[in-house]
Amino acid sequence: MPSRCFACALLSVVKCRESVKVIAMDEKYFPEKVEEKWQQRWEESGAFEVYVDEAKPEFYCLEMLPYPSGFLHMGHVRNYSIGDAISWYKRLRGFNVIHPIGWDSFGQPAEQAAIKRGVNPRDWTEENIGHMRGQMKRLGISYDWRREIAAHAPEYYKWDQWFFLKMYERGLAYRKMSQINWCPREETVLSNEQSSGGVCWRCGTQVEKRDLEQWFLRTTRYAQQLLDGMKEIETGWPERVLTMQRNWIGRSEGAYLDFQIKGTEERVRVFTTRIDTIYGANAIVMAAEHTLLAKLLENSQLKPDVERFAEKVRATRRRLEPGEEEAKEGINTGMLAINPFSGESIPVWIANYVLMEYGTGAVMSVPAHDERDFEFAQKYSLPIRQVIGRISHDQKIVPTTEEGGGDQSAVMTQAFTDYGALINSGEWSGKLSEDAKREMAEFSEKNGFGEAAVTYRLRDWGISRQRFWGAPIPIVYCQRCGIVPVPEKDLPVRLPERADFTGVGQSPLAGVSEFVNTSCPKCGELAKRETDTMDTFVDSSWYFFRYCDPENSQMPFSKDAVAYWMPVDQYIGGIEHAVMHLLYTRFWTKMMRDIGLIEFDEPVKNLLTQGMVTNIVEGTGEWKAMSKSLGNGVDPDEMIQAYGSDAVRLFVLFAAPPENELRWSEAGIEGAVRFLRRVYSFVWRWHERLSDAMQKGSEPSQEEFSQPARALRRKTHQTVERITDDFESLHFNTSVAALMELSNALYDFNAQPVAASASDAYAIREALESLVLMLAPFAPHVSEEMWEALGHDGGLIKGNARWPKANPDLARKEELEIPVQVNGKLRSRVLVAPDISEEELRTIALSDEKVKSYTSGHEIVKVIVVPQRLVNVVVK
RNA sequence: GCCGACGUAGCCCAAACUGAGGCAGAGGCACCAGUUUUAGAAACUGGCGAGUGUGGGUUCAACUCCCACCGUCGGCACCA
Repeated sequence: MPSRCFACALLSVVKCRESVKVIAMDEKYFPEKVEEKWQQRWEESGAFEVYVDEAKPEFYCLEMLPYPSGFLHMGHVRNYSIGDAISWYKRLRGFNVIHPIGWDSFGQPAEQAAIKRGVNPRDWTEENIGHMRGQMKRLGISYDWRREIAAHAPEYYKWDQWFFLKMYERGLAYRKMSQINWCPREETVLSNEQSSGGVCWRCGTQVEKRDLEQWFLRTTRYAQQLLDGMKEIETGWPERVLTMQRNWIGRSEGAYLDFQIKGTEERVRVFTTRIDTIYGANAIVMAAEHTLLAKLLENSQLKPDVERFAEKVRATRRRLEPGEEEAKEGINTGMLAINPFSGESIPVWIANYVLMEYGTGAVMSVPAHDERDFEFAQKYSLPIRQVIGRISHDQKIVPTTEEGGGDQSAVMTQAFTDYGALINSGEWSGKLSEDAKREMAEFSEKNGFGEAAVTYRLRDWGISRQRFWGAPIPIVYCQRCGIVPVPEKDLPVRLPERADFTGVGQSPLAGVSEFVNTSCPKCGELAKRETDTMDTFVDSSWYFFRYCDPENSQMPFSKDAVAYWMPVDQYIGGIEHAVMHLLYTRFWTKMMRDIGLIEFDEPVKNLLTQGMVTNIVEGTGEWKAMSKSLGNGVDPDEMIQAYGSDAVRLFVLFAAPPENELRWSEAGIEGAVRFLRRVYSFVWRWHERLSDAMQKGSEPSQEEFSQPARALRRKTHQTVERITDDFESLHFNTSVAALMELSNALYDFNAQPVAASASDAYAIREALESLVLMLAPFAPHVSEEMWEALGHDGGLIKGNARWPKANPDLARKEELEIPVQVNGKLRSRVLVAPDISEEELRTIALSDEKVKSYTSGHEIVKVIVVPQRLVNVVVK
């Protein structure tokens, strides 16, 4: 389309004098000026504001929302540069792209600032947001700013509370006294996910166990669905994230079995994944915290000893270093349990290696086939009976006497944990483990002493936090009515303006009497509010749904808006959220589906986990993640000021594949600027001639192009193919390399703007416009500037610029260089037409002089011809 | 200890490790030389480089497949 001058409607923007300012382009590249100009243009034209439009395909590009700490760091810059590149690419491909941003603005640093410096958390937070928003705008990220949200806004956290009530109604939110993970440094509770490995996810402090009354969300109800749902996202998520989630959920198939305690009516239930080994059970081992213990010991003479031991175990467990393993210790309770399969009586022990939190808190000990039980049996000289035999030769050989059901403890040196065939197992002997597991579970169920069972490692999500700066849990405690949910119409339960931030003990809200004291929504009597607030991971579990409809005051979001935009097509963030945030948000999605808000199961189709940005630590030579304490941080603002946002972003995308660590290098940025400058000055040299050539719309015929012009066109179309592929697989670094190649090809093309033939100018314009368009996702400001200089009005977005299309015919090589090997060693190359037949290629290769010099005097045994690829001559 | 990922020029990274074995180099940084400059920087021009962590095997042919080992990183860690 030739463009017309706005002022005089002359077809050529170059010839019209009024329009000279439209295409005004500085001779030199001044990033600051270009970036300011286009940021302003974008804002004025609403370039990135999008609406539901059923006629257009939508694309949801999402970056993990930042915590407003006050300053962007390079990790943010990397995150947003990736997201912006994808957004621009999809827009140029004709998609209706939603690209929003917001703030994870509840959380403890704001409260820490309040404790330390007496500032109001809200003021602190909002000031930080203001500063960081400015930084993002200077980066020129293409957000639809009208959709910005902040977790600490009552209009937002109202809906956290609303969801809580919906879950409470459905029994998905509940309160219980439980042993929780307590971070002594932050003085608050942590969820299981947040205390993984026994340390606080944020400060690394070793967590303690405490008994506290807490609110939980029943994530375990969705354990199986969270597992099953992975099939749907398998292709779009990194394998290791799925593996981590799978491990975390920890599904385990096995069976429950009840062991009668001799002389009582009590039964102890165990969970086992190896019911096939039950004939080898030599004891029942219970956790020290087991609830049946007290009752069973009532009449036992050993009661004081056993209780003393149990208390000791509980005490040491509490102060155990993370990752540290205690030596196995146990005590015989003197009681006997009856093996429901064999009828045999076996002792009941208490031991420190059995955990109350997993399974049933009791296990059957089978030392011959379980390493832990083996170790335990060795220590206490318990008998060891082998009941599984080796069935294949690659299974490890464990020395045994291989006969009878006798004690093997003198012979076996380790447990045999593989599956095999049952031996010494009564009527079950001879069966394979796999079959026995199924059949024995069925048998136990039929006879009323057990059943097949599945357990999960996943625990319910504890969301109570003893904190001020979070969404209040909308619950009231009434003397008369008990736990009463706040009615929906009274939401939000607002945080008070101020509170005393002592930094110790209970939530600061407990000290704000006008907050705590309220009336019961049911009976109207005086009542007290819940003073804990919600884990901030609640806010981030559904924020990207809210972006679709951020102003809605009736509902968290409209079903229609979400149905159009969601699920997220591309999510980009750090690997550190692989389990916590990404598991919670999947849970939340399934919950929202079940309350009828949405109709899909998985919130995120494709996930990209970006690598860290590292910098050398002065004096050590080590590359570490940028941080204040190490003094190796780099301020994005300084970089933008020195090199421009475009160069910073280009470098960040070019320096490494997105999943890899990115090593910061100032020299690398300089390289990026140099490249932009090269492209820019090329456009400068040619823009008058090329925007003039716009009048000549039609493509010259193939014969009109010179040989070099055809080569340039080939390069152009090949590059378009490559970069389009790279984008689909998110290989930004190789895209940039390809752009540099194309730019080099342009420089190598020998033509002068004034003297160039029409066909040469056409080839150059094609190459240059493609280059500029494909550069836009990496360096949008300067690309806009160059696009305009090449004679296009309205900007890339509002002017409806489209990603270039590759013509495969033009991209195809006219000649192929085929390597010829002799005995696998490269000896020559021959030039042939791409469509050459196998037979011809073979003949040409064999008659090649260099090849001949290696084959003469030898017998040709074989000639391998790989069409389009190579020829290998095998000689003797 | 268990599970997973990864090892290519001085460095970051390519080459279909993706369902398929087929010329190890696209690009950048650094380095060297030249042009320009009072000098430096910048810019431009031209150069420099590894046989793919190690050792075996399969094959006409292995970065690619198989086996063993070494190293780095990450996750889990008494989960029955």
